[in-house]
Amino acid sequence: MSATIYDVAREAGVSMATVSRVMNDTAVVKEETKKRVLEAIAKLSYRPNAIARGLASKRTKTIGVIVPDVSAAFMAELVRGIEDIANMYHYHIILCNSDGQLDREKDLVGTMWEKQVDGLLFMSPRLQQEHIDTFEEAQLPIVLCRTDDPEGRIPSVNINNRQAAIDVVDYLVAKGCKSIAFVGAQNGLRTLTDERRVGFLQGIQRNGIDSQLIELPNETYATALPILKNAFKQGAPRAIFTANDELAIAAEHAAQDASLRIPEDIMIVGFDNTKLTEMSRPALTTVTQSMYDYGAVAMRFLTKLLSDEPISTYTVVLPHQILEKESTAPRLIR
Amino acid sequence: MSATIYDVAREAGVSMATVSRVMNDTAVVKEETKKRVLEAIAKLSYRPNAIARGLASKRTKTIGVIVPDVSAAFMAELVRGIEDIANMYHYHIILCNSDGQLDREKDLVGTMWEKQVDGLLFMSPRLQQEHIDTFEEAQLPIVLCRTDDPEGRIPSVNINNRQAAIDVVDYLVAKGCKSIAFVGAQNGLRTLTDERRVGFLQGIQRNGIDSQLIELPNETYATALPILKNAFKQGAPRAIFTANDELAIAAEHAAQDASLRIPEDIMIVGFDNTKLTEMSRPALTTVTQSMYDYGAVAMRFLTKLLSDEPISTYTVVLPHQILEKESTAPRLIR
DNA sequence: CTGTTAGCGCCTTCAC
DNA sequence: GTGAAGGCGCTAACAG
Repeated sequence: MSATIYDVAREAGVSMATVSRVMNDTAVVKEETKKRVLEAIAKLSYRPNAIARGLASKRTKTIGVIVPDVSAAFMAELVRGIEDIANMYHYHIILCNSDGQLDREKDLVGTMWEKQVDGLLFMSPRLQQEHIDTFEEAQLPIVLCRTDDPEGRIPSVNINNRQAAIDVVDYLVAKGCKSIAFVGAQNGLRTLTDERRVGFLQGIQRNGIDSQLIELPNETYATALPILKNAFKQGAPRAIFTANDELAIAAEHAAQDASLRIPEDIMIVGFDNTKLTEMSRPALTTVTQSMYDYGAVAMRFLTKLLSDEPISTYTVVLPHQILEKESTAPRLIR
Repeated sequence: MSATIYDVAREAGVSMATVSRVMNDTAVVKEETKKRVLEAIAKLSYRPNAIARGLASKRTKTIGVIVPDVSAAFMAELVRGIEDIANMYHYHIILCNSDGQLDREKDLVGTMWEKQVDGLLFMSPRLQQEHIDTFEEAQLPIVLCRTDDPEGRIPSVNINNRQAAIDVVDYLVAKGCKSIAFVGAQNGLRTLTDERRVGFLQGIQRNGIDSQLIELPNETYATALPILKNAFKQGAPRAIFTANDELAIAAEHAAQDASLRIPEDIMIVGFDNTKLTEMSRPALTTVTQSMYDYGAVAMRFLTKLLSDEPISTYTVVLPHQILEKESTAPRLIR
């Protein structure tokens, strides 16, 4: 068993209260006794027990992070952003995967409450009323990240997915595309993809060009590839806009299999700006800022909430932009 | 403020000890009183405070996971494997990134101790004596994952990287390759890459063929690409074996830029079997089982340690295998 | 089967 | 500036 605050107090010849004070810098302690305490701490290599501290202070310095699936490339980057900022503010994160299942998400919020996390960072493909109810019940500071509450009841950091999709259409039209297909999963729920699809359709309508919707059962590379290959057999559109980068890579491969040149015959635009966009051939034009920044901003937002720093808005809308790479631009000389 | 165990006890007309008993199923309680307690719990929507429980029981049901960087694709998959199994055994994970820096790693072990984690899953590119010392000091059940302790002092789950590399050389030789290059970072420390390099060299020697070592300052796609392109200018080997999948993709692209056909002109073999291998063109031949399984096995191992289940060996060596895909085999018809 | 009683290790008023 | 004392919410003997 290791040293407790009492051991340190005895060693330093002071009371435990004083030890607590120097540990937490919570009141002025005479320089000399402070020194004695510090020496005792070092001598016993004392480490405060965070659990006991949590019980007494009701603050655990840990925040819960609920994501659908870390193993998705962009989620991992996002989590890294969260962790870096958390670390900067001396928080730790408990990471949970929900697979986007409502039951599990609700359960996790409860479990995180049990663990007495100081706050919650929540990501989900779609937010339903039940989520909101669960959040309210939990009475925890919560920030949604890359997850939209249309009513703006919950603090969130997000980009304007609809507008971003419109911008992509405009961008492709400016590039001379007269027909554009949108690729994403259709599941009847309000998802990020739906937001993007809506924007896409708005953009199409505004520009008065041809469009096509390619619906997927899910948004993975493996699922998308055969479906896209098949779609291209009956004539490919001039451009493809996918709901995320992974799908865009599937589109690239499907196009290549159909002997279509990128970007000469078909342009491709992804979404999320993950590392994948740099590791694909041709490099992928994509939308928005890095997932890392996304997570970082969300975590910073939460720390503000937790320390009662003034907040200007509870619905942070991150700027988005289109990063032009090879899949829509003349090939660079290699 | 939410309900405590006292509130439930009062509501059910029993003592808090009984409530605790039904919560933890730690002793037989009469069916009827149990029912009353359960009703009280439901009525007050009582949730036990895990922190208080942790303080009293000295077990927090959380384990610390220290990784170099979750945002690396394979690490994310590995972490997912860990989390799934952790969840299965009702553990939660605190995830920390160390960037492979010794100081930070040591510090994190200490902080995890403060948080009273029940155990630690530790990943690092290289293990030094200082790590061992830190672990011993912490007195925590620890399992190394994808990290080797050559002396076998710390429980670990790993593959035989050296043998795997030998197997790759044999495999490529059987394919008719007379010259093979190894690509990886050289940093003077004992790393996974070094293990693989050693195996590579042994294989080369045994087969008596030509070899080349291409040393990188780090193991990222962006770093590798230009270096490999340059290397290929002065004549490419018949095969490339890289320390990980990401580098293998760089090799593919470098080869393609040099107008080399894969696998006709040059074969490429990666390492780790990440999702990337399926998302590359040509699909990448790679070594070992999935990172997900890796994490899952390691976590399961830790749960055994934590529950004193019998353990046959403290050094779990996972079987490895070569998964042949397009980068070393005739192209499949698409 | 159930209740009583100590703590777990620390924070936090209060007095001094 | 420092000490004493009372919790935080729960588990775990120990009685009954």
